[in-house]
Amino acid sequence: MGARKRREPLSRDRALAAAIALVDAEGMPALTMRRLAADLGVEAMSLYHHLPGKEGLLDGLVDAVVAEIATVATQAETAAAGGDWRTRLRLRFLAARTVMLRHPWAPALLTARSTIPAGVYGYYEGILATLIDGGFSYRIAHRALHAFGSLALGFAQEVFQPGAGEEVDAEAAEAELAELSARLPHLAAMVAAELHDATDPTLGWCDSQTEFEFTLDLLFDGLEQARDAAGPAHRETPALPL
Amino acid sequence: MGARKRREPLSRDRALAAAIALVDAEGMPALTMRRLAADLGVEAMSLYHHLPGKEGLLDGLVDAVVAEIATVATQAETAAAGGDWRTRLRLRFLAARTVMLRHPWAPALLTARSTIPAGVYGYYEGILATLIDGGFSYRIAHRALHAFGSLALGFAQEVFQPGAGEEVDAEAAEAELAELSARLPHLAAMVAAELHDATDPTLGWCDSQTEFEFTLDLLFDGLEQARDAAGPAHRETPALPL
DNA sequence: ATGGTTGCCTTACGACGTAAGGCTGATCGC
DNA sequence: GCGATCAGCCTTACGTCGTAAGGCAACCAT
Repeated sequence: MGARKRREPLSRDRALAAAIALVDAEGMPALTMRRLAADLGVEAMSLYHHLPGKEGLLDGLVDAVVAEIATVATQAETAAAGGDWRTRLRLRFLAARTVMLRHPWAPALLTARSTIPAGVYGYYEGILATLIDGGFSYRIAHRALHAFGSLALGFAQEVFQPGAGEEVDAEAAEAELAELSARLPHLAAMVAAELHDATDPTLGWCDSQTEFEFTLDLLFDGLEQARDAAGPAHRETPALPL
Repeated sequence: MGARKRREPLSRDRALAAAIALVDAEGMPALTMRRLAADLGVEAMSLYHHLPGKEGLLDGLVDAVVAEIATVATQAETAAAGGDWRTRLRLRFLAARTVMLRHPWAPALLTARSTIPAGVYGYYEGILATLIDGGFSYRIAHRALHAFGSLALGFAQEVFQPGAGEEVDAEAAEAELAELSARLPHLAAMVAAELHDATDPTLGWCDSQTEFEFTLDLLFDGLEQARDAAGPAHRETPALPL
């Protein structure tokens, strides 16, 4: 094919792409400078000619994920241009969520970073535009952004997910449940009630997708009330550029 | 005083307390086995006689924080026993928040842990009890727990807080704002609008306490609707032990 | 050819978590 | 009183991490 004399010269983008591939495949702890370099057929120190250290590498990962979210989200929203603000935001957030499901390491990384990734400003701008277009004041829109929290980035309480650990021992589980119902009666009752009419028990009794959407609707309903209570700024006039 | 012949024998609790003090004072990265041992007047390897490694140490920190939250939260709630579910939960969550403000490292640590700390079960039991007492079905209560998310543990989007970095250069900030309003008009407008009538501009224009409570009320309002829409299970009968 | 520039490698250092085993002083049976 | 037992602490050492400093070899325009 192409007469590539030596090997590809190893750019920042190539390094970042390899890093994402590595982390997707083997998880965050596998990402070390030496390992990443090895995957690129290169020595560790060579990475420092293209990346400002490991922290910079992680920043790059975050930026990449945020960019992916921004892209997917605007695609999703433009697909429903002209719709009301709820469905437009809903599509945005669900799109963001698909990105996070593709990169399970992303939420933890996002929340761990102390500096705010540059890309989120642009992303939030889009959300804000939708809210303003939906008749929200800047004040309420501002609070809405805070209320959405990590939902806007596509994750909410992936925190404390069981991980790939520990098999289920039916016998032990039953004994544990009995002990549970004595010490924590409401929790046990809830588990029992939810287990009883779970449509898909194989998925575990917490369907995070359902929870995600439930929270979404909860916030949307509350916001709609807040908007209407605060005096109408301007009604749903579908006449804004973006 | 007491005739303590040699030094205190260094227990798990003493180690954990020292670790919390260390992290409170100097932040998470300062917590290394060697440093913690030094603070205790001991050699690093001695810690392994009382702690199952660093991961175990972090688990201990998490458990301690959760325990502190559970204690403070139940205190807060019993202070308002007999009140309606909203104010009781509100007090719980605000109490949890004070704990998190005392330990700024806690949210990041909590969300980073992959296994769910044992103590939260008991804590969630209390929340659930309040919800059931408030007339919620187990189904809605379950979803409510998910909806609260990290709010129940006292944090919501402390994520991306600026940290102690970078001074504010007034001149550069103005230029940046101008560039901002061109590229991100809605965001700039929001910042301008919120800055304009900020009651306490010194705190930065995002008052996280206000945002926290706003989100709380948003969820409460939405949940109340959801409860009443789902058919009344049993009305606010203030007659439950806890 | 040649001198500079670019891109990668080699070597090395300090900090980390922790495995393996040695020393010491308190406790207890006799 | 005294030697055995043993928990509690220390010493040493290994492998892995991020990365600072400098060397070498291939490329380019001249």
